[in-house]
Amino acid sequence: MPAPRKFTREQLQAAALNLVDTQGLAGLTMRNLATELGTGAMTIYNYVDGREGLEELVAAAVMSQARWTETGEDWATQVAAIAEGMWWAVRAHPHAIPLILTRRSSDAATLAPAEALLRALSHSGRSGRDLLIAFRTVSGYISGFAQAELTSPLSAATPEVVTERIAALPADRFPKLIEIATVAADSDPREEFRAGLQLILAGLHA
Amino acid sequence: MPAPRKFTREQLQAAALNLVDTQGLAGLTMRNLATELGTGAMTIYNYVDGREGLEELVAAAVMSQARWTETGEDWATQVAAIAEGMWWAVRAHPHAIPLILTRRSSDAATLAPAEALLRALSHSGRSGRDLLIAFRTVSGYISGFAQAELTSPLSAATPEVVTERIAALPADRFPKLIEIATVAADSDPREEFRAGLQLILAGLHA
DNA sequence: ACCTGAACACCGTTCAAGT
DNA sequence: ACCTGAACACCGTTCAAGT
Repeated sequence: MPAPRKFTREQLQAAALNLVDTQGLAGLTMRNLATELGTGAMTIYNYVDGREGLEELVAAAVMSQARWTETGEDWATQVAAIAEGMWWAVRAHPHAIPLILTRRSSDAATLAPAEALLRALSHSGRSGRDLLIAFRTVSGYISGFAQAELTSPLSAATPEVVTERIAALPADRFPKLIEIATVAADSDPREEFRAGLQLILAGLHA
Repeated sequence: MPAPRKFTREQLQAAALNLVDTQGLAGLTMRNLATELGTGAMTIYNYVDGREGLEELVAAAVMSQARWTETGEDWATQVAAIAEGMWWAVRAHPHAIPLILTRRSSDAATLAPAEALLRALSHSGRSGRDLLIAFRTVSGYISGFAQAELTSPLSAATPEVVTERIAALPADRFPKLIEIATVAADSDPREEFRAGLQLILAGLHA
């Protein structure tokens, strides 16, 4: 993909992400994006490597928006800050989550949060294999949590649907599932995210 | 979806999963599945609620294959057994992972592993909100790890591609990423999965 | 009640022609 | 070097007609 002229990569990212946010994943189409930008569909191919490249573009657009503050405190606090920043960015674009879970681009803006997370984790004294494991655990938790919030059996567009779906389950076979479903119905996702992360950080301290 | 006659749901699941395993996600098509079964495309609609229902069918097929043994030991050992069983099932069908991450059906066979995991976790003495958080953390870890193995910046079809992609990064901006990439190149995924899970279990013990 | 072919409104992408 | 329309080979799905 050579450097093109009619649009910038940022323009493409913004238009594509806007398409996903407003019309859902089904709205992300070569033709749709092209007309949004006022060109023919084939023009997009000058900026992006086919459909897959288009999806990577959106995923990168989301991840590059992750923000956090350098706390200067202990490594665990810093890890929590970065993790929450990444999660928050993902959460702001729910329709894009399947792309973020599935495609992963390797441009600098996308990798920056990962590197920051690694650096913070390395201040726990880990390196090599231990650092890799710690990293996989935390970043797995971030995307896993985002995905769970979106598509777990406990989540849906409306709480009514959840209650209804859970009520349809045979109560004798799924008692625990029903128990936590009622708890999940009115819980604060941010509090939950933090609490789960603290669990992992406690494990990292041990 | 009323009960149909020409095929069973299991036949549909097997054929659809086989399609995904052999041809990848792009091979999962109404028309493809139909000709595989020797019918017209429209017949599939008697068994499944559109394209989305077809994807749920595949996700359910994978998750229902999770197996584990009742250890009878402490709750942490049991949690680890179930978690590893779920991860192993997912891992056996790499092409289906995007569907598992994205679609979630609520039939009994799919929910059984989740309920088992909840029961094991409840033996740590947790219930209500604490149980919910523990569950989200562990199941987030499972799918997050599976996804990371498939699509992280550190993974690719061949190790050469990873090394090449990492080598393309500016070494001064991403030192830690480069460090763990070389470690990840020759590591045993199963050992890694277990080690990360132990991290979480340690946190659950605290 | 289930099955199914034809037809419709879309896709991504190749190709060839433009500047 | 970048742009772009026409054309091709696909999709999912509606509809109407079958049994």
